[in-house]
Amino acid sequence: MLDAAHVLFAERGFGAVTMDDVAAEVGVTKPLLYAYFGNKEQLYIACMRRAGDALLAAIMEAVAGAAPGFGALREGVGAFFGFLDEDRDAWRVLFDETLPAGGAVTGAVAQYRERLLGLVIGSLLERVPERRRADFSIEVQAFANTLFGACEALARWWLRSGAISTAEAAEMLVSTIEPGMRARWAAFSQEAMA
Amino acid sequence: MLDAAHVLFAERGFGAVTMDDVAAEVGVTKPLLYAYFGNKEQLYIACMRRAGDALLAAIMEAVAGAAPGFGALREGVGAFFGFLDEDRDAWRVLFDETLPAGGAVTGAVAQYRERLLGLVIGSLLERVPERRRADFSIEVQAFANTLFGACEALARWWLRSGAISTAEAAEMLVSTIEPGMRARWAAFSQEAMA
Amino acid sequence: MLDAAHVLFAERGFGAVTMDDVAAEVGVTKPLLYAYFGNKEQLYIACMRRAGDALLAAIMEAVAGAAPGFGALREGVGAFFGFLDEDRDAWRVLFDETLPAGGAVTGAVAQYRERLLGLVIGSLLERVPERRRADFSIEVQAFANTLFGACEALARWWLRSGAISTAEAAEMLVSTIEPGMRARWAAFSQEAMA
Amino acid sequence: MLDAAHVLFAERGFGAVTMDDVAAEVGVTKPLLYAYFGNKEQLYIACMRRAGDALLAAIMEAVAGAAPGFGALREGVGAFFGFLDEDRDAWRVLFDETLPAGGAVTGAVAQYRERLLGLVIGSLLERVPERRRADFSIEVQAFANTLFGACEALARWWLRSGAISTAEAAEMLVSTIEPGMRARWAAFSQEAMA
DNA sequence: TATGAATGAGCGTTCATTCAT
DNA sequence: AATGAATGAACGCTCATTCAT
Repeated sequence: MLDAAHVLFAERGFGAVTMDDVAAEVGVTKPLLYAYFGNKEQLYIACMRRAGDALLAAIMEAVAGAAPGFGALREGVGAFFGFLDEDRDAWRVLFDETLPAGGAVTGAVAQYRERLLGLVIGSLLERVPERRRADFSIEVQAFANTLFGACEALARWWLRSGAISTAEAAEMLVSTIEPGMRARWAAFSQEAMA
Repeated sequence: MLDAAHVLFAERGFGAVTMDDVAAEVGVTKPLLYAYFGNKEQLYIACMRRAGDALLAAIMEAVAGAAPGFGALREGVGAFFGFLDEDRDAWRVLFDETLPAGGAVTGAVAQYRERLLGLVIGSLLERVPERRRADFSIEVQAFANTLFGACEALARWWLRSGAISTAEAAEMLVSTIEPGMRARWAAFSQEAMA
Repeated sequence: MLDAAHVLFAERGFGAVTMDDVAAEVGVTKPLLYAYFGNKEQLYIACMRRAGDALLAAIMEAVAGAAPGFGALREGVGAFFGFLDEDRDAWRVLFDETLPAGGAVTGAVAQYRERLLGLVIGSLLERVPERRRADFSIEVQAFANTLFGACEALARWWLRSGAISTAEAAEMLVSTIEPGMRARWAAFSQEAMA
Repeated sequence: MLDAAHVLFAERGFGAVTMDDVAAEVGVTKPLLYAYFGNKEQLYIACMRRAGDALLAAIMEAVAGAAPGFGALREGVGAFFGFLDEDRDAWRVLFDETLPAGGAVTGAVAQYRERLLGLVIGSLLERVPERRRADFSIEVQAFANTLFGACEALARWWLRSGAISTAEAAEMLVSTIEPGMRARWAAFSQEAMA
């Protein structure tokens, strides 16, 4: 039942799917949908949550088992694209661009985004001496958001073109960013030591 | 007349603005809006086109006057964030996330995106020997799309937080990416020469 | 089972209570409700009937034991307010204002109203010579309905304000009406004798 | 346009009339109804307000021109029944019993009721020495509500039976109540003087 | 040139009611 | 004797869009 909704939402986006569509696809009537999920937003959130939990778990696991240094970056991005490769629909539901601004759905999605960002931010700040973290917090936030957007855009391009493998995409992204990060990080550490 | 619509669209996004809202804000009646613009999508496109032309012009100019090498990257990204700083509303109209998937508006926006991407791609491929360009075209496309998404995400974060200046944001982005690009570029060139 | 429904109906009125509400409150499932009562209207009627029978009994008893003359008026009104005081919920179910016009429930309630009115009318006509009763029947009906409405309105006010005791309310009502009734009654009798 | 809605609401009550019904009756489509009145409640309120203003005006005028003493009672009740006689539909809209509890409509109706009650209460308290008014305020409120309910019930009976003229109905009501009121009033005055 | 007045089509949601088990 | 699962039929409301003037 969630599956059918999931597919529809992934294909057309939140706004372009009506409850009638979902009901017809599932082969039941609307009231049943409402009995189970309350309303359209919650139905979407139910779909999205599954996808969000899976992505979060995948990335956490990847990051947890990563080599020290910038291993977390490589593994995390790799897990992101691995997830995309394995379940495009889930990714689409999680990154639907047509969500109505300011609704419950947008809020729920934002929460997952925050958790993901928190992961990145946390692992980046980890090695900055504690008393200097506040000073770098802004820059790290900016960077995390940027990295996230870069992944998203690359994923979207991949979905459209399919020209390369997701592993290649991930590798391309990481290898482009890593050198700059290393340099930046050295600057952080020095400042932090100063 | 476009101005009023522009402001509204920037504030609330395409979907959350009704033609009644626009008419009321402008101080005319709806039929007039339709006489001038045909329909809601074309009205939005008219707004968006102004913004898109301005952004395109700004970036083209910046890139044209850039130092050789990776000057175009720095200048282009700088122009992007300069544009954002100068006219947030225009940026918002151009990068509205709530656009209905698959409509005329999305198509029109996509065109601007393509032209912008073309610029980046063109300037990147420029120095690859002509006969090898096809081989790198895919990778360059992927990279251009990623860069674009990174800019967009950073811009969005800046709009939300306003924690740093746009110049700092641009600088942060470029300095993070440039080392990796240089390395990659060296690989291209070598390969290209091989 | 009726008790739970009764409380709900009293609190919110017929229209604002769903069968789901009742089922949840009772702790059974809807089909059982339907098995026992047939439909929502009959469920309400079942609740209402208990209340109606109790009120009717209370008033009949009071009237039966009343002193001759206008004792029945005082005792009847007193019983009405006594009932209200003792079981507000029952009163509310019996005098719910949100009943759908023209339904079975309204009809059932009307029946109780009629019986109550019949009581009043009967005791009023009792002392009119039989052959003249038809002549006064209309006026007595009008009066009975008015008295009934007066009681109802005073009861409703009491439920809202609770400013005085029900005994005081009843006393106030009776003492206001009685003198006029006596005068009127004298006229009846004279006419009846003429 | 209001007229058609008015008739429908009078005939069937608020709950049993759908916006489709109204639109069909008027000969327009629903959106027009919404353009003019905002929503169903406001449409009803618009109907009701006309009726309420007319009733209020009629009663105020009658009371203003009344003879001293209990003239106001007689004239006020007379105006109430005169209004009923002249425009049954207006009366029905104003005294619809099927209004959803706790909605905007019920609130708006309650306001008119309050104003009417205020009129009665005011004219009753007028002759009580100012410093004693607080002491009688409760009783007067109770009485005003009761009188109001008596009028309403008699009116409803008249609508059903049509057995007598409204003038006769009014006369019957007043002549029944007046003696009791006089007696009560004397008590007030004495107490007030004490 | 501009408008007042109007609509077609559809959407999210609710609720009394009923089978199959 | 009781339920889990499901539905038919509305209803209030919205919005892009269009005539007649």
